[in-house]
Amino acid sequence: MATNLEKGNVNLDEVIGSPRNFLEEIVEADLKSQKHSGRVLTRFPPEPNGYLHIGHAKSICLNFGLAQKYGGKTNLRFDDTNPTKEDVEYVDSIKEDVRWLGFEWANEFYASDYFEQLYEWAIVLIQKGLAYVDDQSQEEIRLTRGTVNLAGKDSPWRNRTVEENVDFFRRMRAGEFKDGDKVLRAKIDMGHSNMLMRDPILYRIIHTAHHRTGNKWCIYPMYDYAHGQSDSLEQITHSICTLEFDVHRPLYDWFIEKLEIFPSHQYEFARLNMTYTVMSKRKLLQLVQEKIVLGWDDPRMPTICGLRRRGYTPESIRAFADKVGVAKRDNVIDLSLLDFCLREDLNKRAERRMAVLNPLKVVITNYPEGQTEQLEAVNNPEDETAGKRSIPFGREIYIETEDFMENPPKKFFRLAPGQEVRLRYAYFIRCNEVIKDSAGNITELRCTYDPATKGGNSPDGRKVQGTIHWVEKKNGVKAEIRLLDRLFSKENPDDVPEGTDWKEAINKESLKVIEGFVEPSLASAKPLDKFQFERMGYFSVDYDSSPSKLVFNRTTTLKDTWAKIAGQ
RNA sequence: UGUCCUGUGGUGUAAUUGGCAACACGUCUGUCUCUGGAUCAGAAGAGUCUAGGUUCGAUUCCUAGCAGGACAACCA
Repeated sequence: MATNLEKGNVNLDEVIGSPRNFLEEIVEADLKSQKHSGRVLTRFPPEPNGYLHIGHAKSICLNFGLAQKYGGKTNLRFDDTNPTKEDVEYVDSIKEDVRWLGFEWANEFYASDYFEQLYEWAIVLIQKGLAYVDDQSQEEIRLTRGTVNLAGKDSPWRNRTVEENVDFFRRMRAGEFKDGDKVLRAKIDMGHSNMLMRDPILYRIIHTAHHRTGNKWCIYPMYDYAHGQSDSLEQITHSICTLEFDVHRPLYDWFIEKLEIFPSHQYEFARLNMTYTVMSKRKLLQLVQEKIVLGWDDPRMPTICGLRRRGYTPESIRAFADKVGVAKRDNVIDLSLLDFCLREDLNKRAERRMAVLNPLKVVITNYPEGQTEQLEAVNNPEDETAGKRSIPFGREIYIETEDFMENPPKKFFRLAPGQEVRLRYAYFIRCNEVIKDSAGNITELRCTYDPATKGGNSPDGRKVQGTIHWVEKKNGVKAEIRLLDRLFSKENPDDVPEGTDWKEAINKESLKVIEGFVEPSLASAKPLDKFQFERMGYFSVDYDSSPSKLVFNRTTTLKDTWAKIAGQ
């Protein structure tokens, strides 16, 4: 069944045939039936009232990805119908985040671009007897709407004449009334089983300047009235949104039918949820406002800018969006899947460096005093083209405190009294003496090295099980290291005991700031540069970092089999 | 006491539309290794919400239940 369709650089014959989810199925069916002459146009419609988070990333990847796959395009449209909540600050951050994720929109639109058209269509509805101006107060409207089990009551103003409605609506626009004095409502059915069809409000009066239209308008359309018509104006073929808008679809279709305009169609998918994470804008805002986190881009936030600062790559987030799939059932994704995607990406791309986070001084007693030498290290064993670098070695070095145990359990392959270990890219050393302070804390280790093992291999073929990382003391660079962990200690932060709220689940250990030493090649690292600190994890340079004070964020740890064994 | 959506391993998504449940993450073995990482090899884990029914055969169809979610802002 060749379709012989070609769109952009996409050969549809090759693409059609293996839909990966129900939306792709729908698109393919529409393509085959030539529903929109084979055209695919999606849109990503954020409200500029907050920062984008990983849940939006799923939607972005879905909307842009779907269009890309089938040779279509995607518009970015800001749903800016409520001037009391929206701001250009958010517009800019949203554009930055979408671009960072790797997508470019065909058109940048605003619902406010359509205010005039929307107004005219409202007049059309009034003239058709399908909308009326209601003088009831907000309270009265709420009370007469009924409940899910109880029909609402008709407004006393429901049967005004067309002329009267047109006149009042014009005067609403002209600014003759105060906020809340009047609204424009659709005339549908106050007894409808779907609450949204009970004469929904189309326009309300808000005497507030809009970030784009200024003071031109004092009436603003509601979401339901603006969104579908905006889709229609742009001739969106597939309007994809989350499940909670499912109940809005009858209204979406009602406007299109009554106005006889381009029939965009809405499809709903299940929004993303993740373990140990809250995703609602309200809660994220609360975290910021109550200074529980440092800001929207706090590296512990699930915001795009937070993930970016933490060190996640766009590639890893796209891979994640791809792996979580698209369906209609509620879901909670393991945070470990995001980490997997990150590691998979960075393992191939991030250069390796050595950094000691929790330093323990080691003196190599048989190494000549005052001498240093340069050793060669591989930048990335997964990628030969990453090349090599040299690192200084000397008589005094730091190793990780956890890499030494005075009384090691069996299977501890690291350093211990009398035990030999390999210093990565350097030498074998053996521990001879443990120095302690008066309190009994280990302050220093005295070791000897075997000069014949330079580079890490022994000419006599003797094996050492363990390899540990290190930083030479004199040339090592001090660095602040921020150990980030999940923001919540409960899988489901909302699942807390009666009488307490989700903030009880906040992980008080989610940020630990320590000072460590990194190898000198890191001194020139720039914000957002990413590295694997060998055996410790992936780290990214923070915005706060400067040549005089390096700051790294731990994006995620490496898998740690030993920690698992030791923990048992 | 309503309407709509959804129920498949621990998690998420599949199953050529009726052909005897697959993939990924996670978990557990083992291999290899100058990262206890990566790699490689393998294993366990669901009989598809329940009960009936149709059929040679049901995750797919029918009926009745049950469970979870959404909806009662002049928010989006």
